Amino acid sequence: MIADQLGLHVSTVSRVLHAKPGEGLRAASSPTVERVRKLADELGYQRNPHAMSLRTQRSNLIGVLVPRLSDVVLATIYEGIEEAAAEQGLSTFVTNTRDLPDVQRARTEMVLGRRVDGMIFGDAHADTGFLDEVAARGVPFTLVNRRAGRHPAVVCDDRLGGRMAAEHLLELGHEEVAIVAGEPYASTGIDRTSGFVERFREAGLRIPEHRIVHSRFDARGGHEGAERLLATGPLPSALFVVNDFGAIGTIGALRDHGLRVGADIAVVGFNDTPLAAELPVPLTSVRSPMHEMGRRGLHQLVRVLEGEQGETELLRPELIVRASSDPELYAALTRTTTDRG
Amino acid sequence: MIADQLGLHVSTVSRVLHAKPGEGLRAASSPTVERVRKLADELGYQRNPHAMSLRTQRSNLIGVLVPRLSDVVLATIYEGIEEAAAEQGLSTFVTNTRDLPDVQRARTEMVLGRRVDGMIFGDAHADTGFLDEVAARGVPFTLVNRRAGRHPAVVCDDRLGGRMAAEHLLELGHEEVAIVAGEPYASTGIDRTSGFVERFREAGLRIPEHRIVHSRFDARGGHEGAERLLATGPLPSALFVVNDFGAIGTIGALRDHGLRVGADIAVVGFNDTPLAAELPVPLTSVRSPMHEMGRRGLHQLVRVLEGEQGETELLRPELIVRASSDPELYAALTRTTTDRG
DNA sequence: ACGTTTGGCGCAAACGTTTGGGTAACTGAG
DNA sequence: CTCAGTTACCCAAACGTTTGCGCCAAACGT
Repeated sequence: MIADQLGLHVSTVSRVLHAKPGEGLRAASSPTVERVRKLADELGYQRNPHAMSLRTQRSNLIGVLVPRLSDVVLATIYEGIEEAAAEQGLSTFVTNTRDLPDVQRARTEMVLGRRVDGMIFGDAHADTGFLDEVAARGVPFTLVNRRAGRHPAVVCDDRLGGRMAAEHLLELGHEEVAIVAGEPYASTGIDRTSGFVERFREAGLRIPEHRIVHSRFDARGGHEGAERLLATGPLPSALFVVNDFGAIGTIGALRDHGLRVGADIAVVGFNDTPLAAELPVPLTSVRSPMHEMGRRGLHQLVRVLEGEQGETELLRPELIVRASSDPELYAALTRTTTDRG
Repeated sequence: MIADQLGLHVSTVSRVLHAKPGEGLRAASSPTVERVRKLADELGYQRNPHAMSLRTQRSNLIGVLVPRLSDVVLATIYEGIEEAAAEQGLSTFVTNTRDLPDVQRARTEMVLGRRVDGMIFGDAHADTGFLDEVAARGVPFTLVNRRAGRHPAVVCDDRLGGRMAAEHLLELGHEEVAIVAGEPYASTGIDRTSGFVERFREAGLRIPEHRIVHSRFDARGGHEGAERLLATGPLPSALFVVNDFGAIGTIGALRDHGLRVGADIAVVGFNDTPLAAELPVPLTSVRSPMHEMGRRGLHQLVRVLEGEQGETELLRPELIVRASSDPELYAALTRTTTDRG
């Protein structure tokens, strides 16, 4: 270390530069402290993180696993994680697992091999086997986006969100509804669906099995899900799709079948992605605080790293009503259109 | 290191486990090699990357800067980077800069402080001052998504892409066109715009200044850009929007003005994001190979790290025609709709 | 004047690798 | 039997920190 150009020992310099205010009081005399600080930033000194990690057995690295970053929901959550991590002086490592168990395992090992201090999983599967193993190995982690078992998680109150969607459609008088429920292993889809179904049941309406289809979370998946729904039985009057991208695909499928969203059939999505508002027929959606979820996830992990017991947090969703489900808004929309055309 | 349970010296073990086939031939006798290998994976031994980085001055880490990961274009490019990096045994660090110069600087320092071996910038600004500085400091890097100055980059042939869009609209007989050109500092927007303008000029048609507006790259930005366009002068018959998200926002604005995309006005986007095909009126878009761009960007960086001279690569775009610009496809679309309604 | 505290710093070990330079033991040729 | 050449290892330094311990001198108390 070049900072013993000052004729000081490296240990002294180390103490001056990095001792926490609480402990390192007897580090050096204030003139020395000044000299060290001065030279340090003249030289643009930055401590070598590898040496530090090696010595302290702490890397200040967090590993993050997500199904895919090209899903704007996960990307936004990750942005929150990264932002909060940077504030704490932590760096994050993120990788895609495409929701494939083998990849999840392999990437987890890889990330652990990098000696991260802790992990955040955004791709938890309802079958908790893998996470249980990881926990058993003593790896500190939290979940975001999806919950699983009793592992600490920060998620949207998806069940409530599902209920909100249901409530909304019930108020509008819909009775024949269907659900594009996402992947069967994701708590998001599961909880949103069950909240929705529950609320309908409370209203005395059963949603039959064949009206609930599973699908991938991307646009293509939503499209295919809707196709399957449209292939069987009479048309529902409303569709609840558990994520916005899926909803967009669904809308594509409806369009292919000559159905006008908002007029012939109501659609409600989930997440309130920025696109929802911009669609030709704006999409009603249950907003989930994605960015905030990421931030809180990171904070929760930090607490776990400090030895506290992680506690699952449920974030409040909010229903944003737009023309895809609301007849009045839809009317307003077509009014301007026909004004002109 | 526990692998001297075998009574071997750590250096021997190190050679056995990590010597490249070329050099480490005289590492150990084959029985010893066996014993070491066996114990290593019984113990699940993983070499400590910090110790290794410290010793070798190489971290096998790559820093990646992007404007924002919640832009699906950048997220997809990053997926390519990450995939290729993993194949090479490299890990990547990604962070958002929101295209703010201050943040770019700060994050670059932070990433460099982590002692990455090289960097990939996905957020280059046309003003190359900052990148020139970084290059002058001897930091190995490449650009993806946007090019800048003479720095090695892997980008879509954006100018060609712009020309393709123009060609398409010219064939359809459009003469009054406008452009939502994205941020003025991004080569993507600049090149796509100039290719488009150039092709029109070749056809003897000038696109006036006020028909070219800049905007943010998100949906909201496209919306605002279109608003400004619609506020001034007579309506163009076609709109070229330099990115799909912007195009979606644009479509939202057109909708607000009572214009039917595909009928009253043609819209062409860029990137062919998965959503383009699923929109109620499917969006004509110039496809850019985003995933591949990420992969090649990483490979290019690897070559630079090996001491080669980086060479800019232009990837070929492809025009995907859909109903938002093609009258026949649009007619087909409404035909199914009216069949039913 | 003489022990005792304490402020200010140096010492050295340790973290887990890599790597250039040994050095014993064995092999085979002369 | 000697000697060069291998083979199969070991040694130790170095990478840049952190941290418990120890030492010296000055300040302090009596």
